[in-house]
Amino acid sequence: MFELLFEKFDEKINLTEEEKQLSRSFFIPKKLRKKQWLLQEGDVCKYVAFVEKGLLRLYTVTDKGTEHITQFAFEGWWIADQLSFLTGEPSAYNIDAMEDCELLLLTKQAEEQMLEKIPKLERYFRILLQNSLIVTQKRLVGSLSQTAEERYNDLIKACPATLPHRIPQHMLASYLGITPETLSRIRRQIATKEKVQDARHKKQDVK
Amino acid sequence: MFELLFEKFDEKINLTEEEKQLSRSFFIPKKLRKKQWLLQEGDVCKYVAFVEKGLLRLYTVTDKGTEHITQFAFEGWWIADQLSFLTGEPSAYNIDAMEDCELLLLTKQAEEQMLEKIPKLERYFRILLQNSLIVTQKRLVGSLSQTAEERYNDLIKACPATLPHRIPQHMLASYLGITPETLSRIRRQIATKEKVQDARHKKQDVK
DNA sequence: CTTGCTTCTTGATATACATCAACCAATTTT
DNA sequence: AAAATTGGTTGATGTATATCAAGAAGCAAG
Repeated sequence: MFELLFEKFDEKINLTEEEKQLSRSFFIPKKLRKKQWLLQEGDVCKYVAFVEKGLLRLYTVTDKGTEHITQFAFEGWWIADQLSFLTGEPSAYNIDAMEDCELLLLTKQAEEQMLEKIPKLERYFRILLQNSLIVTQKRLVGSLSQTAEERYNDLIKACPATLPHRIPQHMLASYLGITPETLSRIRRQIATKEKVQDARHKKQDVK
Repeated sequence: MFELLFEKFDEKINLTEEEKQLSRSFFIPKKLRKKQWLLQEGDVCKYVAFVEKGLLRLYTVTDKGTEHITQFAFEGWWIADQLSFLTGEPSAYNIDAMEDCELLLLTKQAEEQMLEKIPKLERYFRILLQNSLIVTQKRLVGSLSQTAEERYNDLIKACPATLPHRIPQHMLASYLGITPETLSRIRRQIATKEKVQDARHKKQDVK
């Protein structure tokens, strides 16, 4: 159950075998079925979750009922509403499972105790947050300066294999900040462009 | 010169007087005149900067020449292109001074040495990144789900006093991801709305 | 088999915002 | 004092994307 977690630790920091074993005790293993919630809007975010298996999403729902996905979390990623987790205030976000999941949960208290016992982990979490910030800033700039088509292209370029199979298009649209209809039209446009290019290739082959 | 920095440290962690004095040695004091660059696109981001005095902006420039401001940094804030600083790759961002500034710079090496000597600072930087992430995520959700007017209102609500005086409108527009023209129109709309409300109040007063 | 979901597509229309162009007022530069 | 620069406003028009509405294809369930 902890293989992936320790693998991820090893990528960033050097823990002794004892420290790894010690860290186990702070986590709560939890299975989540598809569509079940880890966090619902209005509740306090009690856990940060490490994803051993499965896929989750972090999202808000506007007054009009449209969903906006802030983050996906695949195997090896962490997910939480940092603000609510940090402050103890009710969350404005929801987290639910897009597939059956196996998670390792950490309460605020457990996190603090763990960081006290294993200070090296401060570094691990700092690096993690640094990476999240970099990615989020990039997305922010993208959403302010790029067209929907550019953002879509960047996204599928970044995650070539995983995305299409595991994430339905309307959720991709929600992540990109566009409607499913717009995404559909973008895909059609791209497809027809490619057809034109294919046609050109064939012509050249004939020559 | 280090008063504000130590004040900020004290808000998050408990350093001894010796640790504080030790930390001084890792920083490079630097003054920057208005419009001077701390980082230019294409260069590697060699420093994270703590702002003792003044105001800076982190921004990108698109192919067409339009600027997109990712972050402002007032007194007491930190600023850097995290990605370039972390990886050593050339940066896609620019940082320049909007006012005359007094900064405390930290190179990658100095940062690492400082964190090694004063591990408590890992915690400080972790908390800092956590807060940055929270803010950036909120802005991302906003840019995906809110209208320009809503975002503008939220912004001036959040920073009532400081913003209007120190940040010219076209830079606010750039931060909000809209053109100066659009921001101008939004402001006019809000102003006329308020006039209507004032008129109502007067009517009621008369009654 | 039928009924009902879910996912995706397509068309017609509406709207928020960008773009282009002109202009003004206040500062700064020369 | 004139000229240039900076910051902001306004109008006409264009465009990316949303919204509303309808329907098709695949899959699950009674």
